[in-house]
Amino acid sequence: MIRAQVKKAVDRCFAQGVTEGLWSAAGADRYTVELPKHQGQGDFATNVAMILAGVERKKPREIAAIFAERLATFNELIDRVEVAGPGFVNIFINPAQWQGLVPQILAAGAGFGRSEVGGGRKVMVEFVSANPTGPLSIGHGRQAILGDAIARLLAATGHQVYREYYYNNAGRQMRVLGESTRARYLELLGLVSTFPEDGYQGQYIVDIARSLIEEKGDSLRAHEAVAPFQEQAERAIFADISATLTRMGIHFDNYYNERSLYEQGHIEAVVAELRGKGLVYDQDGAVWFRTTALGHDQDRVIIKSSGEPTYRLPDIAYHREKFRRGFDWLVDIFGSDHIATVPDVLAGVEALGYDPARVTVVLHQFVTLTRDGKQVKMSTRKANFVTVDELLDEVGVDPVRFFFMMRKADSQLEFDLALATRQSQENPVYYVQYAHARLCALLRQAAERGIATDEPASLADLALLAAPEELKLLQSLSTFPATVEACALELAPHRLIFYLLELAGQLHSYYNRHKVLGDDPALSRARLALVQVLRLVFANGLAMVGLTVPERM
RNA sequence: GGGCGGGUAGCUCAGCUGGAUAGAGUGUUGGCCUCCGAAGCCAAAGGUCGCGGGUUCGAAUCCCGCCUCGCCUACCA
Repeated sequence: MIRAQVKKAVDRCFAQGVTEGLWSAAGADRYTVELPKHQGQGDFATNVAMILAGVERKKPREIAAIFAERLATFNELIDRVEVAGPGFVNIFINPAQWQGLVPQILAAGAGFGRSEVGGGRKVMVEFVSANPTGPLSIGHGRQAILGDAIARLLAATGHQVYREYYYNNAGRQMRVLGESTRARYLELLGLVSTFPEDGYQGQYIVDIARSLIEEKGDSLRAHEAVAPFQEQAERAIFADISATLTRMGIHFDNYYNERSLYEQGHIEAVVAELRGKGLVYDQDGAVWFRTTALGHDQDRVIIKSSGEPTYRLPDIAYHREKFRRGFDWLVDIFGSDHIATVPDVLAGVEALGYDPARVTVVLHQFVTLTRDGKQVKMSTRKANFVTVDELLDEVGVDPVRFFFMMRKADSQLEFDLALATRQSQENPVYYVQYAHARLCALLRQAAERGIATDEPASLADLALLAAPEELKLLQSLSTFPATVEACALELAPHRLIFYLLELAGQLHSYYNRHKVLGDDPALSRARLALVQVLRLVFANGLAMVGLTVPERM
């Protein structure tokens, strides 16, 4: 907010110097206005003098002095300016500017932090997309939380967001699922059965088989086809998955079945179209996608000699459908094990005439789960995985969400179950939520003491908010909208988490040092106005990434 | 062999388009509730930012090489 004004002032001084012939326009857009790290370096600093010195071969401190002198004339905005270090121009903002933010933020209310930078662009966020072969695992959990947070951030910044879950309930994996279920079914009936070598060994299969016995008795004992077993398993597992997602507060606009791509002829159409462009050929009984013509190091099979497509073909067709459905931007959240598909899909999309730059793939690394210091290996096939449900049972929804959002997608995420459960009282999520609850308590207290908090902030003498901690808090609040915007456009929810943690730290520190409801009524009133805007930002920030906003804890 | 992502305090991790003296949590040590919520605060301690070069006023950040860990590299998804 204020930073933009400072940037404008610097730009004006820069342009003025250009017209006066002090320097050329070559340095335009290369300098920045940033927040200095250390105290005493002003509220903002610009490196414009150093950039210009490099371009013009002049002394940076001399140029800095010119800027310092001219910026100082913006005396409504700027209190004073200093030249420091190798040529930084440190800018000290007039406190009234910070104090003036309070009514602005209150006026924006729940809308503070939201923006329209998205310009109404239609964005599809595809995430989870787990085939119904078992309960959601920890890795899916990370993806679900990450995708949901990204979708929420995009929605908050003026994008039209559509959430989609892509799945496939056909194919080999599902057949194995059906066979596994049949084996358990026969087993439970005390009959001879052979469990598939690569079958799904989880207890949930036994439960599904048991439900089948309850519904149909042993009527399926001699059933040849695997279909009834597979269907029963799929139904039960999908119900389980969607229950887990609902539990985490995650909802999809659509579940897209891969099969529909075949039924509607999109698979064949893509092959034909690529073939028409000379990008598809037959060899060894298989159909190949000539990705070498698109700069890749080898061609890829898209239809096996068995006649079955490889995963690449439907993936390409699916992305083409997304474009045809009118989305401007496709965001895919994938686990890093799917990285191999990305170049092929992008190549396919491009070959079909769509701009691959409109596809952004967020690859998240795995979650390494530990329990009592020992690593737990996860595999859906084997029985020893830990499900999202189990995690939710142990830790709770908010901490799970928070932990999964705390790391950037690129990083592997270590989740120590024992630690998370044992120390749930010290979870960082509470640190932030406690800040909000504490602010609410202050407002309740104020009401009890008969101090009105619902009157316009303009009635408070905001100039009394002059303590360094108060000005710093206001400064932090002012960056909230830009932070949200950056998190959304970079698809990086973790940065908002760090922002909230930082702000909570500032608040707790302030709270311990300064009394809000003190003996001076005017001061209390001013501080309560600050409390209100802080509460608003915590509430908006927490809600924006799907965390609950507790008024008491 | 090739591609992608990690390697920053004992541990888990931030560090935005290069910026000034390297950050947080946790753990360790020592303080703070007759006072608005102690799920909190304050202080101390803890570092060759994997290694070596290069680019420049300036590098954890950009480039090259190497080491190391994870994922991928399939006519599995």
